[in-house]
Order: sequence, then C-alpha cells, then structure tokens
Amino acid sequence: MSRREDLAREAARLFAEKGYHGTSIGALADAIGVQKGSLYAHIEGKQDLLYETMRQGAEAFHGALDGIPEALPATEKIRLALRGHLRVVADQLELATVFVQEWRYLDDERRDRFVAERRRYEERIRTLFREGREQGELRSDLDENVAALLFLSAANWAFTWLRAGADTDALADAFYALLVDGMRGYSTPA
Amino acid sequence: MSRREDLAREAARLFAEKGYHGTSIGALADAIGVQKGSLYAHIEGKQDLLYETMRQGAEAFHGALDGIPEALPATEKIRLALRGHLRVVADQLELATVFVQEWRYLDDERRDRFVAERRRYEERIRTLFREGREQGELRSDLDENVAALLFLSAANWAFTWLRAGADTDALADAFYALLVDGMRGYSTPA
DNA sequence: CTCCCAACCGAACGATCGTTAGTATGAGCC
DNA sequence: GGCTCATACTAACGATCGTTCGGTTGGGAG
Repeated sequence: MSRREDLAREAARLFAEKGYHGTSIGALADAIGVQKGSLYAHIEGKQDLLYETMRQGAEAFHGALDGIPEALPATEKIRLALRGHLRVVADQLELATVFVQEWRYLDDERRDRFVAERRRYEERIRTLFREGREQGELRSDLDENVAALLFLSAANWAFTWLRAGADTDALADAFYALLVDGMRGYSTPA
Repeated sequence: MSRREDLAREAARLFAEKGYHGTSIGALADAIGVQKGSLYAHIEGKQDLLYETMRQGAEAFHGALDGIPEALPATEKIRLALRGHLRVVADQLELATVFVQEWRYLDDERRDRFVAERRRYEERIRTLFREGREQGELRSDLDENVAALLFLSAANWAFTWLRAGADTDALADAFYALLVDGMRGYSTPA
C-alpha cells in the first residue's frame, strides 16, 4: 500500500471519529508518525483528503448497485440493493461515516458534484420502487418517494449502529421483509 | 426574548449549518452583531452553547413522547410517536440537526449523559413495538429490535430532507402505513 | 560511485482560534 | 444623585491552525 493510501485511510479514520474540522493536520501527522509538514509531499491540502474519501465512498456505493443484475424482479433488486449498501457500510465503516456526515465540508464546487452524485444514487433506488409498482410486484397505490425515503433512511442511518463483521445480509433481509410484508400481516402469503 | 436565548438560537442555527467546530465564536458574535468578547457575559464557554442546544433537543423529543396517552393501542402510539418526532424535527429543524449531528463534540461527561438520554428514547420506542407484538396487534414473529431500528432510522434521518412547514402528520402517517402494512399487500384488510 | 528522487525533518509563516481582563455605557431603583 | 447590573467594547493573551520552504536522508537505478 502506498504512503498516499495510508494517509487517506488514516484521514478517513480520524474524520470519522473527530469530524473534518475536529481533525487537525498535526493530529493526522502524529497518527502516521511523521511531522505535519511532511504530509504536503503527498497532498495538496486538507481538502484533498476529504475529497478522496468522498470519491471512494461514492464509488463503493454505486459499485454495489452496479453489481445487481438488471433482469431480476424489482423486489429482488431492492433486497440486493439493501444488502449491498449495508455490506459497504460494514466493510468500510469509517469511509461510510465520513461519507454521510462530512460531505458538507467539501468546498463549494466539490460539494455540488457530491450532491449530484448522491441524488443520482437516490434516483436509482427510487426507480426500483417505481419499477416494482409498475410491474405489479408492489401495491399499486405505493408512493415510490415515501418508499425510497424509508429505504434510504435505513441505509444512511446504518453507520450509527452497524459494526464491522456483522451479518449484513441477514440484517438487510430482515429490513427487507419488514418493508415488503409490514409489521402487521403474516409473511409472504403463498 | 432574552439575549441568552437569542444567542442559543443563533448558535443552533450556525452549528446546524457549519457544524460545531466549523463555527467560530467570532462568527457567532458577528451574526448577533456584537464583539466576540461580549459573548462571555452570557456564556461560560463555547461548549455551553452546544450543551444548551442538546438539552433543548432532548427535552423536545422526550416531550413529544410524553404527550401520548398510555391507554391507546400500541400501534396507535407508534403512529403518534412518529407524528410527534417528525413534528419536532420540522418545527425546530436547526435544533434537530444539531441534536443528531453534533452531539459527539460534547465534552466527555456531557456526552455520556446525552448518550444515556438517547438510549432511553430508543428504549421507549422499542417498548412500543414489543407491546404491539405481545398484545397481538403486530405479527407474533416481529423482531422489536429491527422494527425499532427502522422507525428510528426514518425518524433520525428526517432532518436531512424535512423542511419547515411540511405536513408532518401526513408524512408520518404515510411512513406508518408502509411500516405496518408493507409495500406488497393491500392496505389494512377489513 | 554517482545521481536521482521520493520521503521526511525542522522551523517558521500569518491567520484564526477560544478566552480573559479592564473599562465604558445606560436604564432602573432607592 | 448614587447605586447596581446587564450589556458591550477594546485589546490582548497563548495556543493552535493549515501551509510553506530549504535542507537532509536513504535506497535504488545507471
């Protein structure tokens, strides 16, 4: 692993723990075991490290969606999307934490780009629910906006309670079952 | 409104927008229209302002739960709890934003107390779902932990998309309907 | 052996941070 | 008029911030 990657990883760890503004370049240098001035051989500035983290995060989350076969039923794609999202969060908890919490400290231009990327992700999720309704898998009066919002709430909040090593597939399936079948009725009638 | 309350409100606004570490005492003083040294006639330190915000937040959220009659069916209490939570978020968006995002910057002792308060809130929600299951309103195989987690995810994520003035009761009911009846089956069979 | 080059050091920069101290103003009360 | 008290000002404090820069180091390539 290159020194630059070391740096980015340690930065993500500290940003997740103390926040972007709560993490000083000096503290980061200490964590690496180097004088703070030395960091500038690898980065242009502190913003670089935040941006790098966000870029990796966006890639990871979109990548998880990309791995889902287009041909599957919409409900199955929803289940796999939830699995994928939770897996990314658990596998790269610090990355996910920064991704959800610290994006607003990107400088203006980069923040705009980030928000656009996130919108695109949300739209991909919303599309799954619309698809499920239109193809008769989900109830015909389903509001895809509310459904997607509930999905994304569960997904985006996961960094607060998920721990590395958790069985994210089982957790995702539990969430999925609740979303699809509800808390009142009995599970999937045959 | 007292000067101190002005200060707390403006601090919450800035903390919500820029984060605790991203908001300087100087910027806060500017927003009030006063020299930064003058603030110390009203506060002991910057931490005070954060703590004050958290205290108000905890009070608001617990207060919303307190207003729910104990005698109602569990499912109805769940619906009202969701209504209450979203109403607090929409009515005091900046307060809620700081409450969810900035609590980790409290100093150690206060943070511990905050986390305990939040745990208590989560436990109150979990209890509602357990009650619903035990009294036969909700399915007998319901995992109250997963159910409460889904509820709290929707509730805690709301600050990111809710806007002041929204019809939070309608939104809460839409969430509630989805949670209880699911996305697949048709709504409440008669 | 020499040269290169990435990595790092050590010191310093100006800016900004949260906080303190001493003083001034002005309204309300006796 | 004298007194208190909340409010605010000005100036400065030491600490820390992100960043810059000239010099040093050490291992690999030629």
